[in-house]
Amino acid sequence: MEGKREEIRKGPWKAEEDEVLINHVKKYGPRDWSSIRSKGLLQRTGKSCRLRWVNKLRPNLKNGCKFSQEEERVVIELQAQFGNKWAKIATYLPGRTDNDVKNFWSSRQKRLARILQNNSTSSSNSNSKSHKIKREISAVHDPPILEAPKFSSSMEEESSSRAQSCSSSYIDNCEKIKMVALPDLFKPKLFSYDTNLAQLELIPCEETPCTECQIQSPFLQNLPTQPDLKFSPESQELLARMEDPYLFNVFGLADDAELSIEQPFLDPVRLGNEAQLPIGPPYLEPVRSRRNGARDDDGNPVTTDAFFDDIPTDVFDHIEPLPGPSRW
DNA sequence: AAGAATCGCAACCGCGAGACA
DNA sequence: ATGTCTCGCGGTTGCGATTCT
Repeated sequence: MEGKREEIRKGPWKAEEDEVLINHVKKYGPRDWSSIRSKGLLQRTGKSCRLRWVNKLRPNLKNGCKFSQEEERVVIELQAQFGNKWAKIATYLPGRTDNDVKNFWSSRQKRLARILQNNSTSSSNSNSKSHKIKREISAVHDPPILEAPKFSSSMEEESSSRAQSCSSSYIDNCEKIKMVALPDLFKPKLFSYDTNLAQLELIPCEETPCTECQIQSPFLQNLPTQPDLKFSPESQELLARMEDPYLFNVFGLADDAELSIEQPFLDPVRLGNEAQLPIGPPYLEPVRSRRNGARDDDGNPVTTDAFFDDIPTDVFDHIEPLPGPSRW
């Protein structure tokens, strides 16, 4: 008996392994992953090879580059639309993998959860923690100019410079992108895009993402209205928290002239120099109120107040950290 | 300066779907 | 019809880097 099977390697990939994998893909294309091991090229499972290719070695990936403002918006929009279909969402983000999107989303969830959790505790035992939160929020409120690379669609160029990620050839081509302030994510601006994705001519970027469809995509520029945009329970929960003035106290925004607590969401949303979109309470209403009719269980019109009236006010002081989106 | 907390990312795991013998 | 294999996806974990106290 052989007894001793070839051991399967796990863990971080070496440059030599990458090279072997790239050569295999060049020869046979991104398939037959299991044959890589059966041919003795690598001691990796086909699964592992595929993952490595998809997440790190594939052409035109934006390895090591933060999500741009537009990418963030797209993810948020599409997540609301599709749920945790990361692979699907990733097809709308050139250079991003499902893993990227997944990681981005979970980081964001954790961050929001922590902010909310800190808010509920710090509203009573104030300052030491809220200092940190304030800093955190101000950091995202005055976002740095991040550098995002332009990408060539040339596979050869890409594969030769890949291992350097954003560090050399990519970074050389970086263009500056102004990041949006995170509090914008809380404001209805985020939802004002009113995306009816079903009506959009979205062209998923498959294996070979095009730079053109990244920022310039009609989806990003001119999003039509979507009367049926739904909020996930967590989004609604988060929006509900927006009613809590302590939230903005904690964020250090309560006295911000631009962010009036009295009417934090009633002001028209400003989109750069573009026309202002009238964003009002409808965008904060629960899903049921936004579906034609918007009636409550008794057949009465539902208003935002009516919705929140159903909920004991102190409920928001004990909100658990946001659960994983898997429940949606 | 050091330890703690948090972040960001890479990789693995389990499951389901589809292809194929 | 059924079992096996492969692939793809979503969830989770581990760990180094960074930031905070």
